[in-house]
Amino acid sequence: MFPKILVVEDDQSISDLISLHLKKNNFEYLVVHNGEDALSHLDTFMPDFVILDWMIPGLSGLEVLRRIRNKQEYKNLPILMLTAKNSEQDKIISFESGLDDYITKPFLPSELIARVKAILKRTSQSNQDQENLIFNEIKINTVQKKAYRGERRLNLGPTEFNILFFLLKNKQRVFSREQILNKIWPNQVNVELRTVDVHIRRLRKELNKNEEKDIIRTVRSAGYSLDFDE
Amino acid sequence: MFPKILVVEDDQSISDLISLHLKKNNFEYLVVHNGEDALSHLDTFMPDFVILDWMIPGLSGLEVLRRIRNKQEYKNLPILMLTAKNSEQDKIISFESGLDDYITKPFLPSELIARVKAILKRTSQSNQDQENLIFNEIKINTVQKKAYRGERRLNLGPTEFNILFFLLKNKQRVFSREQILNKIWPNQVNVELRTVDVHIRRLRKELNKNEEKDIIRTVRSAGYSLDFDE
DNA sequence: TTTTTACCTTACAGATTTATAAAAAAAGGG
DNA sequence: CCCTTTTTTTATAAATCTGTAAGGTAAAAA
Repeated sequence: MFPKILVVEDDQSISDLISLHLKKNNFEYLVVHNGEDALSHLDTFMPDFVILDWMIPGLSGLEVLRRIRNKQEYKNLPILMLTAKNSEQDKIISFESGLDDYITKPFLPSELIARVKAILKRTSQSNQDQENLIFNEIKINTVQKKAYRGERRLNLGPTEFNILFFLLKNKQRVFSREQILNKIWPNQVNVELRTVDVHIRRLRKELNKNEEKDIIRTVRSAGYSLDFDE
Repeated sequence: MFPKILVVEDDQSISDLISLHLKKNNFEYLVVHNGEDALSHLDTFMPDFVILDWMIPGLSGLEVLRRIRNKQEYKNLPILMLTAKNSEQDKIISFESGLDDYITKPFLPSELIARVKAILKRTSQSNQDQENLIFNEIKINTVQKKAYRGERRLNLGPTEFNILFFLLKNKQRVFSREQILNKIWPNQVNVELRTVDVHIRRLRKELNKNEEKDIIRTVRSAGYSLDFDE
């Protein structure tokens, strides 16, 4: 499960350059060419990072930035901005719209990648201990790849483990099948939405083995969430 | 013998907060209010850890950091820095003066403690006696190049010995075939990933000779770990 | 009540991943 | 240089996982 990066860049040659290097560094990515598309793909593509050009047709980069930050669930989504001229830098800094970093064009792809990696590392670190995740009875150790319900070790396949991990990281939040698919499966695999049901079923089976309380909540016409539904 | 922590912080309210939580977590600690005092107490207090504020009167936090690192005997002393603003983060990272971690103010005391513990755990592991490694029934003497399961001497080829050593050093942690290859084999040898399977197989064969419990855990789509898998 | 929609459950075939064995290649020791 | 040990590759078997389809169930809408 490699990080997913949303690239907002209208200039084909630049976006190609970025894609190339993202791919080389094992990132998954989606390129869109304007701000509207960026915003509309947020909920479905579920990026871990956004590379955003300042000068794009339609909504300006800054406007896109603001709108992303306005959504509660993307408050911590790391965003790096591409700016054309040096003179723009000051503006961007002063705006302080929660930009994580910026880089001026022309840039070295290697530097862009380095920054993306640095920011991802930094932010994932600050998102607390990533090694042990605990929510009520559910516990996951990511380096050991073990999951527990209470004392009971859960025997999960890779996909079920990943889904549990994802839901646990975002406990109590509801995700659509599409969002789950996009988070868990590699980019551009074509899998039926209903497949998620099956994996949820398998996950539930193992989670609630001994007539325990079901802690995966189905939200009709919305999706699933990990939740002790009181 | 609880770990000793040197706290370098001029702000009384913050240092009080830190002390409180350190005490609650069974750490021993000494609070000093400037860099000079910190340096002069190093040799006498013999801390296992330093919490260092970036903004302190007199010598800056960074300068203190440098001077600590300049002394051979404190090359591995873990240091965590407190920084005031987000904007300082980049500087700190880029300095790369051997900082182990940093945390921005305001911070949750619980997070500070969590990080201190995490770093201590990490570093104490690496500072351990590297000559004799023991995990449950498995024992390795690296100097003599001998490995045992209980009393039984294990007859291992060089590669199997190295893999066992590596897995033992990082017991319970899952490593991919690629990681194992990169750790065990010299750089840039081109060896099939599947070769690891074969060595794991031989290692297992010798480890579990007498129908003993298999202590190498296969994690599908992830790798292997040395683990008494309960 | 009936109809519609969304979700659950199950079975299965095909795909993927890992285990094992055996042979070929390489490395080391005398 | 020959012999032994070790390493690597390759092939096949075994284990496990995956996605889909089909039928059942539950909830909402008509």
